[in-house]
Amino acid sequence: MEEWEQKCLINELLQGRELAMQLQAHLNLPSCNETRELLLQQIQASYDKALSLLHYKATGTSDTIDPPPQSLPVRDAATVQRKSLPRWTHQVRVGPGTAMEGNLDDGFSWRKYGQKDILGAKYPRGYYRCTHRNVQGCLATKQVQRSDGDPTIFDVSYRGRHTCSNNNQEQGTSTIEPYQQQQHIGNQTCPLFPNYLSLNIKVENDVGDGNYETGNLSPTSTCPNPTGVMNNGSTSVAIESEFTEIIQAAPTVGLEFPFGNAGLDPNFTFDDNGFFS
DNA sequence: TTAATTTGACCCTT
DNA sequence: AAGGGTCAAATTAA
Repeated sequence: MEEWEQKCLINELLQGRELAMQLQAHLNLPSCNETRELLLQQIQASYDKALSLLHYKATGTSDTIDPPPQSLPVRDAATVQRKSLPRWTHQVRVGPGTAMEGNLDDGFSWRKYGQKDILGAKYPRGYYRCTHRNVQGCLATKQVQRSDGDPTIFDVSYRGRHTCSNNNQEQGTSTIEPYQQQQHIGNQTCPLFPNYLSLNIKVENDVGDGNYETGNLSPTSTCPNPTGVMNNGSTSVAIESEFTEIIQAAPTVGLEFPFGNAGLDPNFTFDDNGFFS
């Protein structure tokens, strides 16, 4: 069992390393912000998994995984878990005539599970979750809502990171392979949101009561709202992370560190080096 | 037949 | 109590 964990750990680290290299490659391509962000997400997910493995080893007493502290009712546990997921929002503008939500393909496979009319909003909000939720326990969800001001703009709000392997094409190995392949197709810039005219990501730190059980992990509140520097004139980014409890649910899911954990590196800022540009 | 979407009801949070 | 988010049965698509 120990050996298995170690393999997992190494695997995650290797994957993180490979993803970092991919990211480096993408830094030289001026076109695709979204790919980079996704790579970043994947890197963070790898670190998160690796860390959770270590955390488990560090805190778990010799015999078993810490049992859930007190058997929360299923519903409560789900709620708590939901709360702990990081959240960030994109504003997506699509080309005229192509403005269908279905075109907002970000490389993941989503399954719609609800739609709701929102008070004061002209258009309903669509609720999507990862197709692999049941199979792989992937908790990523997103909400898509068309802006009532400008119907070509969609607010896409993501919650939770993908823990699935996202192998849409049944060809596992590298989880980001599909993106790379698409990238080479023509000069259509961003493969993830081909219809983009602009992309707008918001970052907030909705830290609420701010009781970080993660101790010295500081949220990236120091991150100045990176208004700026995206190539085609768009804008402000807002990633909202919710630091709440850390859940030890399924071991495979493990800790979900919020997006803002990039703040672990004191030298890292979102607006530095035109990170998103 | 299976998978995805639709949609009203229900639950949770504010 | 109101509004937002999720569930799940019914419906539609592949």
